[in-house]
Amino acid sequence: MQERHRVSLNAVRVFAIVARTGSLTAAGAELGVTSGAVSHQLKKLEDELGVSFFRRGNNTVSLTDMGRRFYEEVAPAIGLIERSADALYRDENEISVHATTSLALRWLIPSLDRFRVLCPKVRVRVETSSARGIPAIPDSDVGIRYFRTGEEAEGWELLARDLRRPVVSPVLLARGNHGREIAVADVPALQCCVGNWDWKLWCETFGIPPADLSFAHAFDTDDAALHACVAGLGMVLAPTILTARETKSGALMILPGHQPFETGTYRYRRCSESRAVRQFCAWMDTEMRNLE
Amino acid sequence: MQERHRVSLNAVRVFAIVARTGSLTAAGAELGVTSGAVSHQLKKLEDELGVSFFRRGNNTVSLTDMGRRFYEEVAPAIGLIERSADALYRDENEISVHATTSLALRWLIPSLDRFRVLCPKVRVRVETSSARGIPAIPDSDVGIRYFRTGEEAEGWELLARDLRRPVVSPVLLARGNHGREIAVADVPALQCCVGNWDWKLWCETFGIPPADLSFAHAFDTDDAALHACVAGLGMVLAPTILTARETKSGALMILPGHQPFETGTYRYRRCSESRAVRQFCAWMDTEMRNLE
DNA sequence: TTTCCTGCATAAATTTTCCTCAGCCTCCCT
DNA sequence: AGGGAGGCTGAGGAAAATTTATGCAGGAAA
Repeated sequence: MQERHRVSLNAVRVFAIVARTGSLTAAGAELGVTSGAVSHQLKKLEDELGVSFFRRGNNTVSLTDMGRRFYEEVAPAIGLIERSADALYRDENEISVHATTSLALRWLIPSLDRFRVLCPKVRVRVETSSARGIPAIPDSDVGIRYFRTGEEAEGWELLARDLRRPVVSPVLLARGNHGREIAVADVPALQCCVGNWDWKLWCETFGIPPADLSFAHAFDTDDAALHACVAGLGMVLAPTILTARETKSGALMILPGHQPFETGTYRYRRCSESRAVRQFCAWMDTEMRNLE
Repeated sequence: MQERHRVSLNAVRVFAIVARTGSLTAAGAELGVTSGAVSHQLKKLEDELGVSFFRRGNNTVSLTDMGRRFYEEVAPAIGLIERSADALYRDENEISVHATTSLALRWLIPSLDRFRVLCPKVRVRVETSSARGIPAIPDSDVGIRYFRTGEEAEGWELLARDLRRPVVSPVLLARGNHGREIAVADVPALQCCVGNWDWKLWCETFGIPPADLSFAHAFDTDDAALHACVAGLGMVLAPTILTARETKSGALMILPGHQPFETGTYRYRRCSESRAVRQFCAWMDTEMRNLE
């Protein structure tokens, strides 16, 4: 192979943009550099090749025949490479995460900014679905869902244990509390899952007669129930992980004298093995470790 | 158009070469840089894109699936751009010059190194033909030929006037000179063109009877005739421009008492308007000016 | 096994390249 | 005529590429 003259492909790209836009200034804007930089790049390319791609009017440039020919030859190639690299980048740095609505709204989304700081390149698309137990998560790179205690969780990594305790609005707590320990019977219980499964398990665990509970409204997501709870409609058996903000700010109080108990786990599954997915899962793990 | 991540196309080229050769060292050699430079470029590209193109063994690299895919996508595009630029460069910086054998051998080729110094990028291909009066010079960027005085020279630029005078080997000059002025009749005349046109014109111009001349051998080019002349076979009516070296070194002497006279002109014609051609013609002009 | 050699990765230093800035010019449009 | 827009250019500083030096691991040779 002969000694060949290797032009700067970056300069060729600059040329292509100038050729397309017909202006150094516009090309500079597109590239995020000044027109002077473009002028220099172009001049260097022309000098190296020993050709003139542009006819220089005094404050305008226009393609010469040679320039047009070269542009028509190289522009598709440049475009192909850029699209190719771009697709690669997106595939690798854009992940979709599927999570239940409540977890997404109350934990994932509020935490996501810390992930962005950690991995600024990775863009996360959050997909929510309110249905708890969707077995197959379609075309998501990461799925997060809730598992009741004892439920089969083959292939799912532990994200966090779900510890629940009754929470209630401070207003309601103050109203019901007349110098004595408040009783669960004094506060309407809000349902947030089908069949009232969580309250039943709670009664069972702590030996409380289910009849003591007075059920008020029902909601299809924890998030909705918690909104109702904040509004003073009653108490919710709330996962600690979903109420960090409210208990911290005092918008919700833990019903005194009640220990958290484990009703299940949040678990995630990788459906792809890209680096971004690994980073995201690792980040979730550290987030959870920091919560403990 | 969205904010897009512009990878360095030069880095992509480096990647492509590494992918093709399968070795950083080999790629470095091909690019004329060290393997360290290649390693850096590659790493930067992978980091920017957030992907791994190569599996790193400890002293070996091999393409990952993603790397192979990317290579197959971009390699043709890279190749296209390089070939395109290369062709452009050659078209623009490689010129072919057609000249008669004698002028090429005795003036153009000896002078060409000065042109190389002036325009190192331009490569000149010299094409010679012994036939004097070829009307059309096929696919040459510059044609140079001789025009007899009075010959139609439309479209041909003047390169140099052709001044001729009889020259002879000093050996022959010394042999014939016995204390008196040497006469043209004493030296055999060598013919170097069809019909002995030059000697006839010379006789006519200076009023010398053609019968005084004793013709010896004949040659089809000035160059051959001059070789014979140097060898002492006789005198040649030689263009000054073709005998600079010999008269300077003393290998040939001008026959005493004879003035140069103009028999025609050397002229050139541009058959293409590339920059290299302009540079070459300008250089020829200055060369000729310097000779005067 | 031990030793050497080759190939790659990495950090620091250096060279090269690139970009910006400021000044200047010309055209074009009020 | 004046001012804005667009482009050119040179200087100087910022950023990127390259080299150099070193380390490390695998394979070949002793």
